[in-house]
Amino acid sequence: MKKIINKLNKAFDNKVRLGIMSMLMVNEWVDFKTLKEMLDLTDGRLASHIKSLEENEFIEVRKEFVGRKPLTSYSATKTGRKAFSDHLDALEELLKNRY
Amino acid sequence: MKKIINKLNKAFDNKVRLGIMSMLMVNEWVDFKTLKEMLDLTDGRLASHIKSLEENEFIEVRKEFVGRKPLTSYSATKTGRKAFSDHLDALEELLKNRY
DNA sequence: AGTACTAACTTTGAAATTCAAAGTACTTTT
DNA sequence: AAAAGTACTTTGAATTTCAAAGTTAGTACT
Repeated sequence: MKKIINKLNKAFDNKVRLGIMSMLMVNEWVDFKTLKEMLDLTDGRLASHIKSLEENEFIEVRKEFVGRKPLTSYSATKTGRKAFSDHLDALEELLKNRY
Repeated sequence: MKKIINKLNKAFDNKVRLGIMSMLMVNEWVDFKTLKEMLDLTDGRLASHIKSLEENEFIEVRKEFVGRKPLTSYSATKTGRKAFSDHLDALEELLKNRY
């Protein structure tokens, strides 16, 4: 138990970041607006959590134009996938006695 | 997705509280010292998180003497079990696309 | 040309959370 | 009498989180 709880990653305790990572585990690239709508967030709040995940190098950014509008998309890096996966392993282990 | 993330309970985002609740889902009563050792916490830190769970009425306290020493134990209330279970449901749903 | 709009932020400042460290009260052991 | 155990409470500082407002840069309408 002592070990399990310490394996939980502080980067993922916030539910916004948990939501972002979940989206990015399932979808290779997700754009800003979609994330914002799916997670029901303001621009600022989403941007700040994205920034912290970027600083940890858990996600990467791609900027392009679609038609004439800018489109910013995000993807989980290999590091990010590993870290998130480890976090989920720890969660699972912590809770495996559920039933 | 929008709904799922909002179902996550703020009371359980902290890993200490997650650990406490996990212990109390599996064991009917767990004493202070055991919790402290299992979760590798200082007295103060454990006490403060216990207090917040108590204030939410998610756990209840029992004080007794065993031999001549005081023993304080904790148990998840029905409300607490329900809330935690709902939180886990939300987590599970959020992550079910994992594989 | 001017106004409004969209996308994606950044900044600001305040509130809430978290934590370590120290202090407390009472009891037991040595 | 001194040290240690049990279970806290208090304090204060650091960190985190958030909403709200402001910014930048290009697009579209009028």
